[in-house]
Amino acid sequence: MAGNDQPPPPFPARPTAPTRPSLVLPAHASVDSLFTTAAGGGGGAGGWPGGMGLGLSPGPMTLVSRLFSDGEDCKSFSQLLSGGVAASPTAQWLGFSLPAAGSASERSAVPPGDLRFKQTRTEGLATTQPLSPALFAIPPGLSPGALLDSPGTFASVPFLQGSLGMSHQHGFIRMGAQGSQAQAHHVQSGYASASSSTAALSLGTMQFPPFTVSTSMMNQRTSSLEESKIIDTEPIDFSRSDQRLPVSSFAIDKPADDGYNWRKYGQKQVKGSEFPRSYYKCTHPSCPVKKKVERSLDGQITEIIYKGQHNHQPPKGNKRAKDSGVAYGSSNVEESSQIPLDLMPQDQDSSQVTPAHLSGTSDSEEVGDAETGADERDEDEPEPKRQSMEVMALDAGSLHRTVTEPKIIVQTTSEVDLLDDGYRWRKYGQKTVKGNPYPRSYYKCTTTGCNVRKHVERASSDPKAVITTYEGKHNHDVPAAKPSSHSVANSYASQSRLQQNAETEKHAMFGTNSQQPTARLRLKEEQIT
DNA sequence: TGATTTTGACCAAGT
DNA sequence: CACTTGGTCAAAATC
Repeated sequence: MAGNDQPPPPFPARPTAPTRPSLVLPAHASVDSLFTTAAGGGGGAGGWPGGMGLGLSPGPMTLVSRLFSDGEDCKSFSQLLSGGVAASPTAQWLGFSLPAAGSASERSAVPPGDLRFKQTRTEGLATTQPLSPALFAIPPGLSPGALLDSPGTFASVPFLQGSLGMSHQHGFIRMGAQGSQAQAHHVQSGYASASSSTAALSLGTMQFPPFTVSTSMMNQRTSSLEESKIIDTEPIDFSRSDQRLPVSSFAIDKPADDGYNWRKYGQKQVKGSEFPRSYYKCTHPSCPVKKKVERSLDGQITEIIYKGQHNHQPPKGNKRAKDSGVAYGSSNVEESSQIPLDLMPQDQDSSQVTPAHLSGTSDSEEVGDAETGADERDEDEPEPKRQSMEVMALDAGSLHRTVTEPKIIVQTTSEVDLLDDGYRWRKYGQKTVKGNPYPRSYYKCTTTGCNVRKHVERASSDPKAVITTYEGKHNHDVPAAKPSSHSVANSYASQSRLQQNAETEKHAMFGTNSQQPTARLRLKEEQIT
């Protein structure tokens, strides 16, 4: 409504409102000072617990960008991939151990396929810079199994394609806080933060698709993983006090420059965020790609959400890109000369990018139908406004928004089973969506003060396939566990706990549960009957 | 002068 | 059904 369309205030309009935790990392703050291993941490705060009482949540993006901007750690991904920084704080912070090329012992410590994540606690951080929790996500609805099987078609992220052979199936990316910083700082290394994160998170022998990078998603995505392939995570020793986190004070005044040209077509103050959200369209004729960018008051990008996929090649000789020096033409990365940060699939239907379309699984179409009905639309038909955007990427990282990135989960179990995720739900609505004969049910968490919701629907073509979309994070512990040996229930309980971890981060909420301090994402075979 | 940004208004989904 | 809210439009302003 027009009433909301106020230009962004010069200063925070809601000084007392809960906001994203902001923090400033002291220059070269040691990793040790920033994190303590959550292992054994009293209260069992897992996930991305914020600083003790500080509500800090430096997301991977934030720290990745900082880490990679550091003089010492500012290494190209070529270097990183070569193992040169395998043991660097960057790699460690990212939560996995990279087998160092030259160290057999280190390699052995990280068996192939063992992508380890580390969830750590931040503490001792001063807060001034707004950060949004970073997100580390596999595209919704994307079966990890399928991901692993996907052919390496990471055409738009050459360095990943070339080096990692990853597939690129998803059509959106969320850049965590201060992607701009990272970009600005990656003039030399040649990667925007998103790319960096994507790449970094792809390291190891396991192949991952490009995933969005944003802290809370790292937790939330776990559930999806658990249903298919789960990454086992183990704590990484951050006791090394000499590990330092670089700090970048960069802020650029442009949205993440990704090689394409964008035209801003709107800006809005979004409720729940102190930062205005800008809307951009790709200026290429008939290109459907849009992106939303949120900036902090100091101009730093706190969130970028891409929508759609480019149906064209990035403009060559993109002056803006060159001028910005961001992520393009890196001298360090040979592949990046053109478009290192094209995060859009190049050869898929460009009209829509939804998790279903991105999943690349046999279920994807069904999910897509159920979720968006995209198949019914003509390519030129206007896309559903809100739905696809929600599906694409919701703000898991926003600390004061209840809506988080959704989970698209396909299960061949009953809805009742799906509901048994450890939490208690009240059904508050049901609706039949176009293209799906089965209704989509809406549930709210019954815990007072908890705004988490989830939507459950069945795939149109397979009633046994249930799509569950979670919104929000539980701000409470899992209710008294109901005795259940159901693996699905366990899986969801685990998911919920992980979600809660994200919540923990948000509210400096350590100790709300007794879960393990480190996330356990264990890859296992997806079993969809 | 054309391209881009700004910004109030409008629309539609969700509740 | 009214209200809220996010997304988009489009005229005006600016570059």
